[in-house]
Amino acid sequence: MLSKKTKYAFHALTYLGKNKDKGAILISEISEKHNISHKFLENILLELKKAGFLGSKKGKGGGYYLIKEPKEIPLSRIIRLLDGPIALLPCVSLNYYEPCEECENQAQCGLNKVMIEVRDETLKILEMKTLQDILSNE
Amino acid sequence: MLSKKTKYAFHALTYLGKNKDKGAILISEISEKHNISHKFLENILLELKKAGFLGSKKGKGGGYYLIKEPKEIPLSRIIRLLDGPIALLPCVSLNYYEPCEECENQAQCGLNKVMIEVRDETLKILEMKTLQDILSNE
DNA sequence: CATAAAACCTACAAATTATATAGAGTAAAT
DNA sequence: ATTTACTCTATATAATTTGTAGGTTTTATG
Repeated sequence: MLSKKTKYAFHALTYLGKNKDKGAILISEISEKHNISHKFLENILLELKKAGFLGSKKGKGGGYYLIKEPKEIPLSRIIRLLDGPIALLPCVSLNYYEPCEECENQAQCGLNKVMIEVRDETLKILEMKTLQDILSNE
Repeated sequence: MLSKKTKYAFHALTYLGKNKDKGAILISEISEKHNISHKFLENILLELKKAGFLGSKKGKGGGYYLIKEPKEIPLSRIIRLLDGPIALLPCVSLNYYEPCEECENQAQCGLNKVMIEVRDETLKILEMKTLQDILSNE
């Protein structure tokens, strides 16, 4: 399951996507529309900004806005940013690899091999689906 | 990511699958081979037994053994049993459905719709891959 | 029948992670 | 100068995961 953080990120991105032409949008506006704690959302939007998805403007009339095309934001990138690995095992993660402690020989671990296949299939979907797909469905 | 519980379950099932002809296998044997806490593994094997995957024998000479064919044990069933939902959102889960608190209208939520597609694709893989696939790779 | 072996069961403890909050700092508009 | 709103770091709280304790039941065997 996605963490709330990631789920909120998707809601926020979707909201910003829908209001692309309205300039900077307040954190408060998003947090109210989606019943998300203002402060919590603040952190999330900041992360999205640092990662290059959002721009922001301080002070009166400020807020956040999308700086990438929705179709250039695959679900996989948002999930990885906020939730970490997409793979089901650390020993199979492309971006967050770690060897399994309890595994003596990863090279001959059948679970490892199967989970690589699962990862590849999962990535196919999550890299193909983008924010644009979410927007098109609303 | 899978919890350790689920990962251990897969290791245990694989071990039991490989030793199908040897009768009942001790918890200790599995926990030692895979560096898993004995007591923790005890709980896991018990769950797998209650769910109908394993049989057991008490007392001296006792232990656990597979009572299902490896090809009849899809990854999805083990993951659901020990980790819960496979879907990325509660509002999209087939087995553990819950509405999203922050969502006013699920019917017109684009995230919901996209996640249904992701779920269906994910399930295709996890229902197709079975314990047999893990065993074949060792 | 006594003993030891090993699964069964319930409850709890410790550790980790996720969620949320606090409060001061910085930039911009008016 | 004042207000507004994002920025940053640190901390608090809650939930979940992981692991442990200790006793009970069943079975094999001498």
